[in-house]
Amino acid sequence: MKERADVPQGTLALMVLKTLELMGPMHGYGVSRRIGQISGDLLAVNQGTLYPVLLKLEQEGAIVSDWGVTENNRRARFYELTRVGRKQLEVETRQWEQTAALVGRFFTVKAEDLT
Amino acid sequence: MKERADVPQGTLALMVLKTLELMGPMHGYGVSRRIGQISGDLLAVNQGTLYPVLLKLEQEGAIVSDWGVTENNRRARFYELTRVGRKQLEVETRQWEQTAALVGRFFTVKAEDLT
DNA sequence: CCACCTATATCGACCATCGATATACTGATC
DNA sequence: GATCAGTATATCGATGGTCGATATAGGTGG
Repeated sequence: MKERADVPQGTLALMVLKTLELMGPMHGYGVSRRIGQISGDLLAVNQGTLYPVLLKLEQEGAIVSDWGVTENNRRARFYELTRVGRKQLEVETRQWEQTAALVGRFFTVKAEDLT
Repeated sequence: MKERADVPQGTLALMVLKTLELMGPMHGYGVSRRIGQISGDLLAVNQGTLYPVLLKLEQEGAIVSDWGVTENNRRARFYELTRVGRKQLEVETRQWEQTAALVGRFFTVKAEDLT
């Protein structure tokens, strides 16, 4: 029973958008499985987090949804990236990279570099 | 008037611990300036965030503090890493690296890699 | 003496995420 | 044909980290 970590703060919307970009239109449950899979089963998305995020992204206009039927013949809501969503994905990607670079700087900086 | 970004969620404790490791014992105000400096003046630490974090770290035993006088002859509380704090720094560093690797995977993965 | 910088501190608010809980339908197993 | 596991959506209260505003006080330089 391996324990899977929580999603790091502030990265879930980014991962959802990226997953939709990668895979095309998907339903929420599928997105959460994909995220688990891409992470090498290292993280699990809480359902109580996922659906509010999808709702919020839709309200922002980043994604649109409509009801459909899965390959398993189950009713599900399919989400698709909009042009706004692609733009937002770009922005959030850049922000993440800056954040990562910033934190990384703390690991490489030496005391002598600082006055 | 350049605007500085907020500290990314979940990274402040790590940056505080790392700064104390780098610089040795420091007071809170100094820590916040260092963080700003190391980030290339790209981020600013909110005082209303910093002191609660220091308090929490002290309660966890990661740091200890005592009152002293700065080189400017001002009263200040100096914080120092404990052995527990060094351990915690190691753990949080590893966690951050894993997080960064995980998020990074979303940018390199291709649809064909996924079944 | 006044303005600015240093320095610590608290408070309410906000927002992302968690954990628990509920519902319903499908396919497989006994 | 009953039961169970897996699929799928959804809501709710709680938690935790950070923000923004606010308060206090002492030292330094103009």
